Amino acid sequence: MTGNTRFDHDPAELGELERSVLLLVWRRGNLTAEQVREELGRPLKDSTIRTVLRRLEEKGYLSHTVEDRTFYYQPAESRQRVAGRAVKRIVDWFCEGSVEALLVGMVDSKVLNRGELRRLAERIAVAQETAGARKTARKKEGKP
Amino acid sequence: MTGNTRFDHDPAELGELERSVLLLVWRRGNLTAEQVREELGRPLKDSTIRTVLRRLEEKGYLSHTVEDRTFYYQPAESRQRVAGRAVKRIVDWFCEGSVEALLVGMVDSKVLNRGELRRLAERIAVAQETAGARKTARKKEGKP
DNA sequence: GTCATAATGTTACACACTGTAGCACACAAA
DNA sequence: TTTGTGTGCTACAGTGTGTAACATTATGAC
Repeated sequence: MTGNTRFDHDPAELGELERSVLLLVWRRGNLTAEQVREELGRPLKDSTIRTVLRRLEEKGYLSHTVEDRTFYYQPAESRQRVAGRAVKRIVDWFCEGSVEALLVGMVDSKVLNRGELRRLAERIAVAQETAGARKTARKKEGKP
Repeated sequence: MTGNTRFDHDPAELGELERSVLLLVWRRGNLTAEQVREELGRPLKDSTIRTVLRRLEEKGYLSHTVEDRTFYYQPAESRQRVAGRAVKRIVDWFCEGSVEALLVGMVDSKVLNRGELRRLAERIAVAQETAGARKTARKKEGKP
């Protein structure tokens, strides 16, 4: 089966601290709880950080490896994939599945202005090539 | 000032029932609590519906007018605008503000396939014209 | 072998939000 | 003045997040 069903948490429902931690791991990758705590720059106990990391792993956003009894956390999915899923939900809920309607809405609510929209249209082709290239590359090295 | 700051709730954080009710009002517009209750087709007390409607109004999604002591609820913002803002959050949180990155992510996470992406690129121009036309039309009849 | 140290495991609790609803109150019609 | 029909107010259980204390285990020094 291909249906990667194990993951169906909505990233928009993450708490603020969870989001911060997740972003940090996405940015730096392979962090210990202690490192996360330091980098976060907030006065939190390490047990707090560890709880958050564990919950993020339970929800499927992170995974960890163990080295010398120490947990190293890595992202389980790319930021962009997660974002893509999050947007899909929004499109399904609020735009009846139409991505175009969404883009119109983004212009409407000033998320995008018309100029950006046009540039976006021009660059989509490029993004496409890039995505295609990456996919091909991954295939070549046998890493799905 | 232009900054419509009164509204900063994240629509992705709405509960399921809230979402259903909001969608209903978006679809039908100008509904009473009782009408919502009927259309919803779920065995809920009217006080439940009224609570949800009130909360949606507090959050800024709905407004109401009174006619003969009866509340009629209307959307306070279009579906698409709300969706647009929701997506903006996601882009800010997970894509560091890059809508392009988001689109790549959407292809990556299979929200869009490449074909759709290309068609989308083609149609963005159209959406643009349409949005422009609508904006112009609204201006002409003095309705911002 | 015991002790200190550094990890993780387990459990808890307050707070906020959502689903759900009961009950009191007001006003219009009969 | 009674009876609907609507709204106003309040409540409560369940769940999720932020936050943390305390227990347990493994490792290396002595």
